[in-house]
Amino acid sequence: MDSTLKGTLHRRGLRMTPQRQLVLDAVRELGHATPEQVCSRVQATAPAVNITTVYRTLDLLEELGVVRHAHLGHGAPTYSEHQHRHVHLVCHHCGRVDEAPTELLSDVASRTLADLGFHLDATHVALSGTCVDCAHDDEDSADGAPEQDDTAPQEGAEGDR
Amino acid sequence: MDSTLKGTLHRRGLRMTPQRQLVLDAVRELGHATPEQVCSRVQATAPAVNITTVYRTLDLLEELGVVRHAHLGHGAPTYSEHQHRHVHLVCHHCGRVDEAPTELLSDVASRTLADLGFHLDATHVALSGTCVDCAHDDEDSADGAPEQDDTAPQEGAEGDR
DNA sequence: TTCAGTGCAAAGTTTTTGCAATCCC
DNA sequence: GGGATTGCAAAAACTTTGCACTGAA
Repeated sequence: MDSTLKGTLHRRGLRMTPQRQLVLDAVRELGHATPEQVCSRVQATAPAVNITTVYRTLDLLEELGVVRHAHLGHGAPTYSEHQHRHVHLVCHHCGRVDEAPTELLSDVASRTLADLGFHLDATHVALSGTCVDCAHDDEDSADGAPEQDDTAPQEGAEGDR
Repeated sequence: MDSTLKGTLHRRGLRMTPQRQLVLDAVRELGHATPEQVCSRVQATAPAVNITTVYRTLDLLEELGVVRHAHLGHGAPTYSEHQHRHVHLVCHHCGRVDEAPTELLSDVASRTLADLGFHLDATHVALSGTCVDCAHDDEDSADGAPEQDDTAPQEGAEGDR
């Protein structure tokens, strides 16, 4: 069957527009991006496109199953192609997003299912932590942020908000 | 050393106030709650407390290492006691939050560290999926494809957005 | 031609900031 | 008493909604 965006839209009685194609292209190119990032990308080509349209189009594309969103680090959701399935690893120091195959969580998925009956969707939410570079920075230079006092030098701390 | 809130504050030259105690109590009682939920809980006892104060106090408590926040499902962060470490399993149908021991992810943590140098913080972000009850509901109401068909019909209730 | 789709402006939400009054130490 | 804290109001950031115009089919 027709798997183009146009085809998918027509099957539902919806219409193809340049804006929709641009939004989808932007999502594909960016990998995983917030609505605002998508908007910027789109506006690089078509400055007139409104952010409202981007929001509406992302919602629509998600409803169509063409894209999906995941909640990385802070509040802003990020959109990516639906087929582009992988586990997100977000560094909450620098915000960088690594990717890992979904198989990474298959054992965990089995366990949550067996133990709690919980069907894990590995791609929807990101795992959080510290990336290679930031871990190194911590070791090397004890630069400007010794903030973590005596309390409990746990991993998670700032990097957010 | 003094591990009371008052002690922790004084060690940093900060002051103890009833509001701060109330916010901390609320976080403890609620387990994991959004700033707004914390505020409601606090206002049940002290109606005059402003939400602004709740936000500021949560930030402060986090900086002190007393509480931490995690990003469950949608945008709103939820706060919990720092010691209260576990993996969150959020159902994106009903919004329910299950908990699992952090050991659940220890193998995964080893692998991300070995493969990518990524230090996983298991407690910061929730895993997303479908809880037992919602999975059952799906079966009952039939209509096939309980697993792979996360294509279009998801995000039912208040789980998202 | 028709009505889905868009842009613009205004309204919501949620969180942050400025400041004078308050109250902890 | 002095300065950290608070409450209130306004601002900022992020999304959604209403509506008249535009354009895809």
